[in-house]
Amino acid sequence: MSKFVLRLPELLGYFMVETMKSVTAKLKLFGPVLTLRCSYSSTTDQALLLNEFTRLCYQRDLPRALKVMDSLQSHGLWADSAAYSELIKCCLSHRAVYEGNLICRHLYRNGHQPMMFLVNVLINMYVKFNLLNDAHQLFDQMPQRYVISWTTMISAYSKCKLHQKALELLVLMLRDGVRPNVYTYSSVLRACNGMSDVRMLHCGIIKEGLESDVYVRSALIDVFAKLGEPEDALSVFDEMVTGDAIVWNSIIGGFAQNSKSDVALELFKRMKRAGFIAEQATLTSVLRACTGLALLELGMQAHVHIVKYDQDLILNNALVDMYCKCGSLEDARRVFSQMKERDVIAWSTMISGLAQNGYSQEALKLFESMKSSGTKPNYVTIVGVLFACSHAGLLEDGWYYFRSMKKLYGIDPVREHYGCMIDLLGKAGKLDDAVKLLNEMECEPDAVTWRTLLGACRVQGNMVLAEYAAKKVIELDPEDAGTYTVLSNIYANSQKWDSVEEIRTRMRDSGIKKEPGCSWIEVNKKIHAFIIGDDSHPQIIQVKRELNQLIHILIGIGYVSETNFVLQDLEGEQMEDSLRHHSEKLALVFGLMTLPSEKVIRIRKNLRICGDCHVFCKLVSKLENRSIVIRDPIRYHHFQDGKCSCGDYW
DNA sequence: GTAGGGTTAG
Repeated sequence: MSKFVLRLPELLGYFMVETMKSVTAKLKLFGPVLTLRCSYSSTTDQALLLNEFTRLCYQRDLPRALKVMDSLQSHGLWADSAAYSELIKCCLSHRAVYEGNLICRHLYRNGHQPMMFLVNVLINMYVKFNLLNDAHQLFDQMPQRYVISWTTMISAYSKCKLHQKALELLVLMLRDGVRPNVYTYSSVLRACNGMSDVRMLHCGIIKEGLESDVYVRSALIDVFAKLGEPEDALSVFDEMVTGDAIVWNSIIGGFAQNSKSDVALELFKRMKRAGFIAEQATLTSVLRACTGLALLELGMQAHVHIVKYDQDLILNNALVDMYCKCGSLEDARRVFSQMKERDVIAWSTMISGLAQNGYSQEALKLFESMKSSGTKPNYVTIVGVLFACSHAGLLEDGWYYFRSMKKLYGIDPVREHYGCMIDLLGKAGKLDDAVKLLNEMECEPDAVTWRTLLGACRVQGNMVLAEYAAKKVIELDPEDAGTYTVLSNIYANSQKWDSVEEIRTRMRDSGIKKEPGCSWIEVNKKIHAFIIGDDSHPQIIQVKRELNQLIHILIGIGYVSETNFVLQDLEGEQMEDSLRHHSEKLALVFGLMTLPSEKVIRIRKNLRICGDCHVFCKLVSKLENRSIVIRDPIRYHHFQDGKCSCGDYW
């Protein structure tokens, strides 16, 4: 047996040609090793062609390389399936869509059906290129489909959130008599729309004895958490003997997304104690948890660990959001401006963040920069833009963006867009136009839409319309305690005592209790909660004493409790609760008592701030020369020097 | 040999 090695001009690859029975050419192409085989003696022609083929591949000139492959074939040298697979991998790693298509056509030419393994590789390639239609076409053409082909398609649809499609394929797969395996289950679980889907799949998993697979488990944990079943998620998690980092990320992420930020942070501590290092996905969830609880100090602490991933897009987006939601706009702006890459989420986060914090003009300016940068806005971006308009009463701008969104960006208005416009029109005194728009909606208005109109009625003092809107809210969301209170107040104001009694009975009978007002403040990395009617805070007596003294001083400089605005506690704390001890006032006084004087006092609350507390905060900011930020469920109020960033328009 | 789990705006 003689053997010779041809050195390539680039010395990048090598191949050995063994005379006698077989020819093996190993070509080192961008890393992977490519093998071509033939069944009889090599010739000089083959050697030269192989040389040429390597050179072209190295130069990434795949069109010509494929032509050389044809010539090799006519010389009896066939690329095997592994060779094609390697070529496809090269296309994938270089995102070479055009070349990938060429290989596909090369494989299918003359009506030839490539072997199933290769079709699976091709389908996967199209999936990774986000060309799902092409992938599905190849899938449909397959004479037979085994579990990998099905799983590749199901996973593709799951990943791009075409959940219904993924589930439909699973049904077809089962009907075809193909049994799902751990790969199928782990990818289809995230497509579940409700717990009934999950329960069904879970049964299948247990029946097949696949529940110990770590991928299946983390997918289960994730879907349980996302569908609001944290107990189930925890029980699957606790049953695991070996977990790995990803499972921790699943469970922490699950709780962070499920408004259980405190549990998420507890689990994060456990994860660290167990010796796992927090990486991007973990830190992103931790940031989200901090965002949910408005824990600026803790978020800043997380930021220190993030510095090493300083150009991670998702982490930076989460960071911008955290700073915006914690009311620290300077930090948000700084992170945003230092980002080298910004996607639509980055821009939308910053635009909404500015809008929620009362910087509407800056938000609209940023939207212009976004457009110049070439990033295409999506419907979330437009929600942020309209939000900016509605919070600043920018009627003309609002109409312009609302009317042009379809034409300029191809985005159909949905409920959220209509909601912003109804808010904008209503609060600007154009309640008739708001109602007109509500009636023109292409989608059915929901409880949120009607609640928006109700909010506008509060500002305008339109009791008749408020009553109508409140009734609609209760019709659509019978559990909404706040709206019952509003309705009852409306009736009380017009002396309809029978109706007041009726509402109270209805609330009592259906066990609906009003959510008590609660405010949180972070002091020394610890959260302090102040809840109406709950005196469990260890310093509550001292806090109340200080508050009374402060109110006394404020009265001396002209403070009058705003108790006469009948609808003022719309979605806010009840009239019968003492205005004097509203939770944000308690939290504010606690902040004054405990935080150093240069620190901004940041408070998060569960209900909307009432008119009296708003006046109170403005006066305190001037009297004590403090910056105060209050985040309510809808927006933020930055108080400084006796003024609020909302311009008293909220 | 080809397929699978966790992270960001609303």
